[in-house]
Amino acid sequence: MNPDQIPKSYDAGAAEERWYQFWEEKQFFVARAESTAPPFCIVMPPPNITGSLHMGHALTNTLQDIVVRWKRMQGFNTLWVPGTDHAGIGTQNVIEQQLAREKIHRRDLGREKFEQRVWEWKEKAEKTIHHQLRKLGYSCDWTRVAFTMEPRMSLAVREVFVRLYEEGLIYRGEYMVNWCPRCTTAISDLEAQHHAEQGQLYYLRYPLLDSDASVSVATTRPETMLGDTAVAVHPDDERYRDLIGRKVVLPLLHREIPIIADVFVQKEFGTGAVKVTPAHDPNDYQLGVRHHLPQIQVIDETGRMTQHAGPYAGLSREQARRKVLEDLRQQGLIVNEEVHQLSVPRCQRCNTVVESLVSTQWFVKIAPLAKPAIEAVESADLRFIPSNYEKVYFEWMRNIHDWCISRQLWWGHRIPAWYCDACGRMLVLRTDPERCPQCGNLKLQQDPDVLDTWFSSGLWPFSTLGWPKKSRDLEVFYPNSVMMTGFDIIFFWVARMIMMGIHFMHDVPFRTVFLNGLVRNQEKQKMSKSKGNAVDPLEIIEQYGTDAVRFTLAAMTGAGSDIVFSTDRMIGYRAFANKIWNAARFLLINLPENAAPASRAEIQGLVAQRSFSTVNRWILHRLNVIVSKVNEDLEKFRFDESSNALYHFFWHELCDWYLELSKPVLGSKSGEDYNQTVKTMIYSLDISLRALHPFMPFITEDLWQRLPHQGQSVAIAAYPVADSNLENPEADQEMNQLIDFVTAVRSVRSENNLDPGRRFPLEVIASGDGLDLLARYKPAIVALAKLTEIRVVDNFQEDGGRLRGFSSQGEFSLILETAINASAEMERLKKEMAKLRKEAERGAKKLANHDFLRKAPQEVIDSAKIRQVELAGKLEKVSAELRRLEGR
RNA sequence: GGGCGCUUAGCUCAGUUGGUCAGAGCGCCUGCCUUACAAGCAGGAGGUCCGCGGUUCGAGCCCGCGAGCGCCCACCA
Repeated sequence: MNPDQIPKSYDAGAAEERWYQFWEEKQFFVARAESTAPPFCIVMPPPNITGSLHMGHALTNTLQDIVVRWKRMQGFNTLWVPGTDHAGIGTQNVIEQQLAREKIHRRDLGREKFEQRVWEWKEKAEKTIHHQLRKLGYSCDWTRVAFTMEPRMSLAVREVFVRLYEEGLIYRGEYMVNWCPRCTTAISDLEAQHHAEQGQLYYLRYPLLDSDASVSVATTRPETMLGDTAVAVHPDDERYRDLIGRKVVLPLLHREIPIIADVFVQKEFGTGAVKVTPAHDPNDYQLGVRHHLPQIQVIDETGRMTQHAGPYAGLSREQARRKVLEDLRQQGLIVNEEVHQLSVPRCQRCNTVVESLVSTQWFVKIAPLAKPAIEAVESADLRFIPSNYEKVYFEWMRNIHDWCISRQLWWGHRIPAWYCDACGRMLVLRTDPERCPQCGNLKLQQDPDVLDTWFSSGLWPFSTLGWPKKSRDLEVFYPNSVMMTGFDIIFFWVARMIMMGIHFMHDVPFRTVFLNGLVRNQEKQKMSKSKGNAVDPLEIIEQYGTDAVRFTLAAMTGAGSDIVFSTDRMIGYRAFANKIWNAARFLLINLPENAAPASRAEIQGLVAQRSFSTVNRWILHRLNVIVSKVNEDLEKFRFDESSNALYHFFWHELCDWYLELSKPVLGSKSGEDYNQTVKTMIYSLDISLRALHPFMPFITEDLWQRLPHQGQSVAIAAYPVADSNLENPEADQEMNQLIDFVTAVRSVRSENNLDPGRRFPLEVIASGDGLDLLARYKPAIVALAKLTEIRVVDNFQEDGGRLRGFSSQGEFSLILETAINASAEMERLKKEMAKLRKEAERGAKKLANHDFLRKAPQEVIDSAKIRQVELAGKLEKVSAELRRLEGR
């Protein structure tokens, strides 16, 4: 091929464009439930409704795509379940988040405008996401599934809700819940995020009834005192023993409240007496229930003070706090204030301080669901990778609280419960009822609440496959093979999928959970939009190309560690893409007209021929070692190991040595070795590209299509399997000796700053293996070490223009025309000697140790001895050369 | 308050069962535009493996203590 026909450097954008076109034409990634191939199914967390794709998504999605492509190439029947549950996987949260950001409330919009708004976001988001995923090199058609998901999901949600209700695992009741006054909805424990904040601890004085004495209580939330219905002390507390059963007068409101005793109170904290606000504190709520205290709600669902707050009614929580403090201070009822570190719960969506309120909500009794989910992980039915997340999982699951699933929001799956206006009966049903079965009343009101966004998400692994119907998909693809996601949603989503999956499908939802780390920026901070330090993956892709970005993400995904986003790495792997491009270019340029593809059978045939060169045998050997390593590593989700192995092989073995060694052969243009080498080279590149394909889909597909390849395949063909017939340790050893020798000569040249382009003659003293090596690879060594000729001699002539060097294969002497810089060379040799001596001393000490000789395994001792002999030989040669230089 | 994790070259990190494991990439230094590639080629310098003890013939690796950093969970005013 004419070199001008293929560009000199890799243009990522152009290759991507070619690929998109190709991809549009052939819809080749379609799962087939009917297939008899082994199934491989992966559930995918879809990007959210705002359509923003952050680096974390890019990471998870890239790793998923790598695994899916790899499995697909291996012949698995891959189903990649993508798409969106319009109410699930955080969608609800994102809507409220967005509204909070714009500082509007859904009530301001009204139902109609609100829904319109959401659909607008959704539509826009879907387009954006589609575009983004294509850019990322996604091999699944996201949109096709997205639009078919919703009805299935609703059906599944109802079925699950009704069944859990009938089993007594869902109940409705009045309890204290976390409440967000901005979103005006109940939220689950998980959604209330605790932050350490600096606050004040106020000591308030409550006067005793009919006495001049008083009791001091400590609080961080003075405004809640308006709702106090008791003061509690520890029953064993000497200080307060006499006061139990007496009453205090609540300041400001002048309400008489009792002093009660409860072991919950800690004698050591504050004053040892605590104010009790059953309507606004979870602990006080429990206390109130135990002691039958009245609940007085002084804060309403929007965070304002109720009429029970008397003169403070109508104020916001914050205003009320200031006013209460002011009034108390005026009346001399604040005894003390101190700075206090406290943990403040805030709403995950809008960061508003969460209020504790008593209200009627729906709950899932979670412990019975958690038990088998714990057992599944204990028995390794389901594994976490990295496994230390199992501890985190256990910790949470064993201390799990009932899950509040109702939300007073407008977006989500409606709770399938109806209330009869006439008789008050509650119905929980799969289908909308027409009349009350008890009294026949036609007026039934559906519960206005919707379900927690994670409720429907928890059904993902089976609802997407057609459940509750008995679908073929379900049969084939459940349990899914693997769940890949960031660890931040392990409780929100993963744990719930496991519980729901086991409960309804009687089997785990997936066998493996792979959790990737967080993406951090160069300052090691968590990348987040709110911090403004997020990097847009699309911009990065624009800059470096998808292949480089994907490869970087894979290469940096170690076992369970976070990723520090690094532009340097990106640049490095962009260079790698260019290297791949140019290696292929080299082959294409040197290929004879009408070169045929190299089949596996043909290669097997070549290997059987005696004339087949060791160099060719070697690269086939290495290729197979690498392929099996990559396969093993990907099986263990070691993306870093597999990508690095490929990188090193392609660049430093295939390009640096194989292609270089083959250049002289290609130059000959004909003959047996030529034909064999061309075949081997096509084959090596073919296999390398396939092995790289999951990581770098665009460039590999593009180049593979240009190379002679088998059949009319629509896409890069099957993933290579390791072929043990092609492995050849002898060839490997021989090549290592060659590489050793050439490197030794180059090292001497370079150390003495010889022009890399200049050629010099070389004399060598060698015997045995070394002699054999020289005989076989003379032309290769001459080419690679830039020599004019190699002469085998018995001893070297002594003159000023010689540089001596050593390799395991023999001693050599480079003949220069001019005198060498003897002092510099001596310096180098001295350094070398010091290093060798140090190692030899260490070894000698080891071998002199009787305990070592007695207790260490024989092979360890043997290798230490062999090493010692090698060192002695080397030392001898270096010191001889040093003496020679000194002697002149 | 509990739990988990991290500390290895200037930077970012590998190092799987304790014995050629002191490594990679980037950066740096030296010499080169050698006809696939300067997004390149060849060579090189760099480390008390956080500190202190212990186990062991032998310790980045196992154990204990300490220092620094990070994360998650938690209804104690």
